[in-house]
Amino acid sequence: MKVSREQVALNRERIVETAARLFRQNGYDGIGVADLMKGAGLTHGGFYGHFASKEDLLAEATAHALQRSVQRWQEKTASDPAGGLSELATQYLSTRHRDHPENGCAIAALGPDVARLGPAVRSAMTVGVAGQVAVVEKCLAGEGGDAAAIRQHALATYAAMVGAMVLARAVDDEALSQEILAAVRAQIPASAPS
Amino acid sequence: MKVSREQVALNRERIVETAARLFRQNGYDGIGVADLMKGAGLTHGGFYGHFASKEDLLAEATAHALQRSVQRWQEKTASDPAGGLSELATQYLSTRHRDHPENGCAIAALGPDVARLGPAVRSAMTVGVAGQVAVVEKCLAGEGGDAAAIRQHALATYAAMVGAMVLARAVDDEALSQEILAAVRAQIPASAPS
DNA sequence: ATTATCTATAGATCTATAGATAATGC
DNA sequence: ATTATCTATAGATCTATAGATAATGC
Repeated sequence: MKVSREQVALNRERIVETAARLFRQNGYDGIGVADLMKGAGLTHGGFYGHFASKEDLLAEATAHALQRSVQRWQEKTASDPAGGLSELATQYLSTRHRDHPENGCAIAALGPDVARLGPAVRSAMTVGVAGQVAVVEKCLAGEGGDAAAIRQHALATYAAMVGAMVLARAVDDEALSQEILAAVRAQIPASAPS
Repeated sequence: MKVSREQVALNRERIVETAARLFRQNGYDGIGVADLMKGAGLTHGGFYGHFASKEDLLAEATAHALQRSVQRWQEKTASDPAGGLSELATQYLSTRHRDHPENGCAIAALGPDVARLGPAVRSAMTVGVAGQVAVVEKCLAGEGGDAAAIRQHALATYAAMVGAMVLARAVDDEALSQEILAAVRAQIPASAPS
């Protein structure tokens, strides 16, 4: 049942993408290796030819998901930083994002899990977070103030977005959930209505 | 091995308190019923005399932890709302809180887990979040502005605190972690230095 | 011949339950 | 007699590995 060198690379990529989706949906402990492989259309035993461990896969999946996200954020804000940030925040703080963690922000879906795991996973998360913060920082550069104040503002803004998503998902009250998202959206400079 | 009626109540309370600590430390799926009971000094099989299920225990543990937290927040801010908020934020955004999730904020430690669980757990979390937000709202009432603006400010502030803690714990870079905590602390009105 | 994936399984968990035990409280 | 906790276990998971299979790539 050997497959071509090319197919091996495709299979590996599909495992990573499937894992990025299923980990965000179910949490790290909420999905097993067998189901991850089934999701990628492969069998359980083949897993350990691609990855050293389940945690190793989460590190790759986290890096993959965040890298794509940072790239989208960069593209969205490249031409119009201030307007781009507003658009980005509106999308991040939407009920669509809230209701689809499997395609959403990795830190909002897996933050506490990552905090308990090893250096490979945490390092991947750190690179991603730094990347997202850098985009927000660049967008806020036009707001005036010195570099330190801008960076501080960017960090606080990013933290508010992540916290709002964690809260909006955990809370069992649709009105409160939407109120949280809207409150943070209103604090972003020149933020568009949802 | 029957124990007195009084001892039963004490045992139950000890299970809830142990669970509140161990769930925050290890995540919902990261600790089993056997170890929770061992932590409370009891055996595995006795669990189901006290609770219908593991999830039922998390609902109680969440309610318990948040109720205590809300009460402490209320006491801390009762006499001096503005100064109390500053003190409260400084404690929340400390490295001590970051490094001890087992005694800390339930939403920062268990948010994504709760989002995936049933109505009993999510309802307990909702009550707790609403309580914390209400305290912040009361503290910000003196800042001026209409009630809607104050509430919006309180929700955004609370979200930033929660997000900062999730980020500070997940990130593998001590400098960045502290920078995130400090950035949010700096945004709280009249915030004291850590 | 090499090797990616397969089937099968070891060994360790997990939640939940059944029935035994022994001390309380009528 | 009642009942809270105990021991023991059912049945279902989990991660990781061993060895078989079969198609690629030399």
